[in-house]
Amino acid sequence: MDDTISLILHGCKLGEELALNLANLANQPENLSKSCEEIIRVFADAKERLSFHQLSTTVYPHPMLFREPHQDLQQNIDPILQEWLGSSCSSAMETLLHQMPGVMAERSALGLIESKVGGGLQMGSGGLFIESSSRSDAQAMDPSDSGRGSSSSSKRPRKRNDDAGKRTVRVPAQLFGNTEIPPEDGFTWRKYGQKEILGSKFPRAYYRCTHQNLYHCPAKKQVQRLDDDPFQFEVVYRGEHTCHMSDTAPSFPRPAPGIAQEMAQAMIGQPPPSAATSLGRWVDFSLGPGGSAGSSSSSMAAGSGGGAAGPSTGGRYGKEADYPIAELADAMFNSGSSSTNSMELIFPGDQPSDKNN
DNA sequence: GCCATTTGACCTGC
DNA sequence: GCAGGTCAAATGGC
Repeated sequence: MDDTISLILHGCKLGEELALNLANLANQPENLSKSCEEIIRVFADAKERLSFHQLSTTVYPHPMLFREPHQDLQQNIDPILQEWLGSSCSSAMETLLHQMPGVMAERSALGLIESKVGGGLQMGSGGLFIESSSRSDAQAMDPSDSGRGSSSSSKRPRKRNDDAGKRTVRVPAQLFGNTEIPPEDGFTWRKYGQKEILGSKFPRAYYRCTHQNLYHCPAKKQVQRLDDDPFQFEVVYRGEHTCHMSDTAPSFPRPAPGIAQEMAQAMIGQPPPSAATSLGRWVDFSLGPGGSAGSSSSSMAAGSGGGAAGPSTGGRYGKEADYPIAELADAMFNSGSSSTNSMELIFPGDQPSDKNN
């Protein structure tokens, strides 16, 4: 189901792009037609899928719509997300929300699951899975838990096998294009390690918040591709971001702690608000699995930290605008522009003020 | 020069 | 002793 939502989001975004470039395309009926066809195709596909799954018990709203299982669905949308949704594809999403009466029942059930498993939230057939510990992440992720670098202590106060403060999110690979990159989650991460895990086909990548040093932000995450489903990533978040709380920290309003992880799933094929930088990848989806641009090995090697651990933030964190957006723009709009500035043409108002977030 | 990634080594918990 | 998590030097891109 999440794939379907991604499809719809994709369609919304395409529509938005089209709207923004309507003026440019006005005298390019051919490209205009192509854009329309693409949008139609995406929504038709989504509609087809919806009719297949329609309101069945396995239908779930996109995970980004979840916040707390016991709250009203719409209230679950983080204000920041709402704002973003409002600016990008809110109407479609709202429509979607209101057209999914099965959601609330499911959410109740999920709530039961959550309480049963101690804070975990499982989401059904879409393969989405969130579990969080009952303990606060801040507790679990003491900044001093950074090993060698921690002051004068020669011992690394590490905790093994400590699920407290740990949230596991299964993130399906994108439906389109490069399926090897997990979605962004609105934060910037710096890879600090990669490890082959016994019994796992794919290595696990370790990330920490880019602002860890500056703001002592304890947030970390691990990204690992699932053995049994290479098209899904398991992302383990530890620690809450504190960098956005600092006055001197990057000013872009971040998602509320915890919501980012859900955004990670939500952003499948969908650029986060801060991510003009991610748009390139998002657009890359539309190139199809065989798309040459940024697909598989090249983009992975370029950015993501190695193999399976393709970080949601991709390559140089916050610098991934190098994805072939320009090529796509050329293809779609025949704009002739090959610079990454074409992003501004497509999303003139969406450029984040602070891409370091 | 700065910052991110890579990767081997190191450290610690089990 | 092993496996997982982290460090930090080397390297590369911008």
